[in-house]
Amino acid sequence: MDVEELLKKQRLKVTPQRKAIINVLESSDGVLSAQDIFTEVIKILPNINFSTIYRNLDLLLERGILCRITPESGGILYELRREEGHHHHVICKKCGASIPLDYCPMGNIEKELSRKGFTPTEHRFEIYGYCNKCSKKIKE
Amino acid sequence: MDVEELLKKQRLKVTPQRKAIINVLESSDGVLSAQDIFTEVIKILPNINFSTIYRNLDLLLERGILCRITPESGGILYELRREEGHHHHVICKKCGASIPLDYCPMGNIEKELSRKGFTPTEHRFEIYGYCNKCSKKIKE
DNA sequence: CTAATTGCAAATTGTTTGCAGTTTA
DNA sequence: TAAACTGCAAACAATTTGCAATTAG
Repeated sequence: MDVEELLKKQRLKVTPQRKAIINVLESSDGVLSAQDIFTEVIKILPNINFSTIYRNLDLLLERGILCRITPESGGILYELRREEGHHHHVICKKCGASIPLDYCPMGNIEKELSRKGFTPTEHRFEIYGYCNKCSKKIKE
Repeated sequence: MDVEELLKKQRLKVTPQRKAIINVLESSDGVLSAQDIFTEVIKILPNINFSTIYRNLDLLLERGILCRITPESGGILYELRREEGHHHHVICKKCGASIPLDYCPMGNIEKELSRKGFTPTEHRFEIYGYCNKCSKKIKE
């Protein structure tokens, strides 16, 4: 992916900080916390401040470049939004790997809801567990 | 519901603070934040401290008396667990009303996951939108 | 050049902890 | 009476803000 192009498309300035944040997210195949991102980015840009991380995460989220996961266990995780359009996530609890899922459960339930007078605007469906690699490790 | 009985069943001491917390959750038909709960409980017990709220929410959660929702928008919401067994939630973004849903999307996806070698342990499915009452108000 | 962006320091928010006194069973 | 529980004050972690200096376009 061309990070510079991605930013220019959104009319965001191409700063080293922004590039680093996106690069870190891109080179990870899963979800990362703000702290995880900071820990990685500071290796590239030793002067970066946490506030820059937060400000950019918010901005990139707004622009739809990232998506955000809030697991039941608490905390907030970020990942690069690789899939276009609507999708859900399967997330490994051990390594954080994130697998996109194109199946969406809403179709099955939408009619019943509207019959009850409920107007759905958003929904979430997330699956947590152990990925192929991590399942194997646990068994060993 | 008999709150005292509920607590005794869990071998928890019946304190006025605990009763108040559960009563507040019971009289609400939806999800509440820790702050919401505090605001209500302090009307009944003017000396209660936030730490008592948090400690009890954690405890009641552990015992399965409450359940917890972490919306995409952030924050943590609590509600009395009225339904037995596994279920999902439909939540009104305006009034916080929570409707239990017995439909579970996992059945449709489980096979595909195990074929990919992914071992699911938990999942979540939540729907947000506007309940019957609030949809009507918005249209008016 | 100028509007956007950053680093820094301080503030804020939400939650947790240690402890001594109180209450429940 | 012993263990569980509470209130208080202080600690803590995560996130946000104001501001002056810097930088990308």
